[in-house]
Amino acid sequence: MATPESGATLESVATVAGVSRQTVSNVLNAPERVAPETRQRVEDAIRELRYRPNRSARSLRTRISRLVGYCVQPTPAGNLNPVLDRFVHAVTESAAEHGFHVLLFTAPAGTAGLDRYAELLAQRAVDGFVLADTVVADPRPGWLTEQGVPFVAFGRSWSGPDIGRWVDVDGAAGMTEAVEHLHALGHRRIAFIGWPEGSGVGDDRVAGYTAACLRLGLDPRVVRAEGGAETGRALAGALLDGDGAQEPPTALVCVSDESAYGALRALADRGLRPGEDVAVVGFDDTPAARLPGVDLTSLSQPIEQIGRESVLMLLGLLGVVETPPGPEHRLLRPSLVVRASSRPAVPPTEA
Amino acid sequence: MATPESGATLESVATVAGVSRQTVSNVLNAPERVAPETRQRVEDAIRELRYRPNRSARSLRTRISRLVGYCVQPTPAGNLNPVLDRFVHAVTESAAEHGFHVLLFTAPAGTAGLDRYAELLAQRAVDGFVLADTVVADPRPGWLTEQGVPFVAFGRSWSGPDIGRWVDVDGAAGMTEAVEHLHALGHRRIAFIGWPEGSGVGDDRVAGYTAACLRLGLDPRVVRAEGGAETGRALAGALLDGDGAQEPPTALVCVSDESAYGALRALADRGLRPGEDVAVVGFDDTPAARLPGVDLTSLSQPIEQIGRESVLMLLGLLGVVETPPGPEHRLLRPSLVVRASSRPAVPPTEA
DNA sequence: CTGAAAGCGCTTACAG
DNA sequence: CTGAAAGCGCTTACAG
Repeated sequence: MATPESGATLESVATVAGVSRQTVSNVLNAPERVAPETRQRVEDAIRELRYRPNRSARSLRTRISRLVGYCVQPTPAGNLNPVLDRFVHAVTESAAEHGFHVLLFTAPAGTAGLDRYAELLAQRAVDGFVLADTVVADPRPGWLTEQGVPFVAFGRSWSGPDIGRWVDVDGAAGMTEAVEHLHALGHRRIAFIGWPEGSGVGDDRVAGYTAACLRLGLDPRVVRAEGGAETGRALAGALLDGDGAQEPPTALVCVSDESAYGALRALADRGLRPGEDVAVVGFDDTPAARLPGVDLTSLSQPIEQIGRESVLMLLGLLGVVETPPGPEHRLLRPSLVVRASSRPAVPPTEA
Repeated sequence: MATPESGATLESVATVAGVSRQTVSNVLNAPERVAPETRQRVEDAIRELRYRPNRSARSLRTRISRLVGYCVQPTPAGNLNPVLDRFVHAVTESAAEHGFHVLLFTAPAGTAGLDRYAELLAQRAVDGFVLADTVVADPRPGWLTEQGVPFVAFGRSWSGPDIGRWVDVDGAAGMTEAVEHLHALGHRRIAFIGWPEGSGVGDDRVAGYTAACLRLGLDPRVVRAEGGAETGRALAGALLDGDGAQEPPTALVCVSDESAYGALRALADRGLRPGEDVAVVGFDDTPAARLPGVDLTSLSQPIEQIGRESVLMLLGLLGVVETPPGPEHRLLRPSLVVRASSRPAVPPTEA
């Protein structure tokens, strides 16, 4: 029995099957060229020897590595949103369906990191990249396009021209759904706890909130500060305490779960019950949202789908799969996971 | 200017430098064999052409892929402990310091997944593996050892003979530290909320707790049930309500943060204040532990260090780095992160 | 349909 | 110290 290390080659398979190396190669790469009985003999030999083509030899010859580059960023300590674990898994699994694997590397953020991408390309180590952790004014899409390198980004270009292919979450649509959900429960004073202007993601989410409010005839009310749970707590606290001019909101839509956890804390500080006295909705559906005593309603991103679609787009670019005749972008809707923080309905405070 | 795609080769570098291909190769792999001025000329040419050796060609020749295999498991939905994000980053970064990259793949759990490992080996796609998500009776260490494949596991073998190299967290030491911390705060009735017997990790942690109690003259009191926050809530609730025979504990040490979040909820259910009325300690230092209103004391695993040490051990096995003359195992201590859930001290309830 | 030839880009003994 | 030769394992035209 051949062990994985036994090192069957095209040559040894050919000998066993009584054909030439090329015929074995043809069975692998162009089976229709080989007569059925010959093919059968070769396939038997392959099975018997547990033969697998040497990846390096194949890559050297075809100039295709069947490797997709993915840059892992250091997870910030205390990051609540372990989205990339799931994303990377989905990417890896989808890639495997087409004989591709994922090559991980690290790189500094910004322009300084481009060298690492260049090095992998110079080494012909990868055929293309899946980009994550995209930021406003990310230099990578432009640079990769310049170099003619296939890539797909998780996250659209938020500034400048819209370069390259991407898959992203429709944050605006998610926030619209959150507002509609709260409106249906009877809420009429729904405030938004957001980030400062200028973050693409945050601006997108607040836009969805505002649009929904206007469509439903509600007054949008947006407060902003740099993210963080303590910030959310402070912003929510100020809203709940009121400022004399405006009545406090009965529902808080938060740009992230992180802010929402702060908002929940602000409720607790004041003896208010989430869902009963004031509704709270977050974004990301982080793991802590489902904990007993938290039970936060939140928008869940379709991460697995984003991973799959990213790979499909990239393999289309590489000519490995039929490119679907679709657009260069895919915007996927998050889904609202309703938990106790927005139940039961608060009785409408205004007729 | 050479673009990454321009495809400088050993040949083109040799032409520019006016030497033969072999000399260029020597500059790269055995610079001491080349005369200084020749070397300089070659290095200039390399820089000018932005030359990088083709990885496939090099691998084909040397039979070393400079790739480490890592299997990504699907993250269970709602998993609170995004440890692998950090682990993978540390592994990738450490590997890069020695010219290695990480190749990601997926595989079913258990014996069924061994095929994927075998396939990568047959393809000569990787030189070895870093194993994570190790479980009791994991078939991988034994199988890889049989095949003579280099690997290092994050997590020791909990059953059967202790096979291969591993790096792990000293859960027992962590729990001992937790008990000592609580004892120093004045607690004398410290209970442990654990998992059912038979999980290596859980047994290790409870052992550390028990040992510390006995050493400090405290009565160990262990309750167990399948993990989960709701379970922790129920177990903690029963302890806090007392059973007539024993006074309720003043501190709860939990086998995981997940259980601890449930315990915190049990406190809240009874109007008890964490840290003031009853202390709670978890394990994993999950991101939610630092949220306002949670503030859970917990044991933090030195994940980055585990990743680095795993890579170093593996590269030692591969002969890439000097193998430190140490043992085949490394047991690293977690560190206690003290937060409000174990502060301020509860006055000792018994003299 | 099948097989002999060339070559992908590198490294490793081995002569000179 | 430097260079000519062989070969890693594959695929791709191209003859037969």
